[in-house]
Amino acid sequence: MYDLPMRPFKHPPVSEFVLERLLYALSDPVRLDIVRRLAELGEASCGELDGGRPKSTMSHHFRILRDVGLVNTHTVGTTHMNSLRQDDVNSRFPGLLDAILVQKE
Amino acid sequence: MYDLPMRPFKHPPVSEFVLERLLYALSDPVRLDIVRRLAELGEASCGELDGGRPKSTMSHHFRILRDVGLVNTHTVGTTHMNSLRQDDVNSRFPGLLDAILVQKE
DNA sequence: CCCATAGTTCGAATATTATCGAACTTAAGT
DNA sequence: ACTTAAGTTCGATAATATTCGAACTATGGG
Repeated sequence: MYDLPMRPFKHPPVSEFVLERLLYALSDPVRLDIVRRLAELGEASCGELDGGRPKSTMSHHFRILRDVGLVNTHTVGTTHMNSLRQDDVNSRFPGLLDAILVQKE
Repeated sequence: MYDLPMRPFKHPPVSEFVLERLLYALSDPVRLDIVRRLAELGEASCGELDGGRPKSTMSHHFRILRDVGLVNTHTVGTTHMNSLRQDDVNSRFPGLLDAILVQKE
């Protein structure tokens, strides 16, 4: 009935995670880098993780990471805080993220 | 100096494996299916794994799997026998293949 | 030698994707 | 209100990929 105030982002439930789409999302260097740095930092805004890339480009990659279930985004003031959905991914694909994140580079 | 007799396939050494490319190769449903069935069967010819798809399509996917280091192909008569380079992949990316292959589907 | 079999290679059509500028939206600050 | 900051959305372009038919390349058999 009612929309909650400002819900720009839809995050899929774990039951809708699709392995192929996760793998695809992680196969892009920019996105893999985002995931790695989120794993280090715990959370970060979009702007903190652009490597000088345009906002529109980053927004695109964050959307893909959200859509496949890898990243959670919540709004804090005017910034979007992103974090890895590590527990969710682990529960659905045990060991997958760990196997990827142990790689230094 | 000399070419070995008939070496159509080049398989990359483990040191040249690239995580992003592995993930990309595995993100295609056709290729992921090939990898899963090779894991079950141990080895299989190209023809055994086409699901009615044209040979040229399958050849394309096998080439990608070979190029990234996931699959080894050796010629036996007129057929090409394929197998997973599981030990090689495990040595470079421990746990990755397991995390993917435990998924039923 | 001819022929069938198993794949590869080539070429072209189609579809997806990545990238980025420009315009827009929302939230804060002054 | 005006302005800035942080992202998103839209649109276009360029690069990549997938698919598949057709022609080609062995290899093995009769």
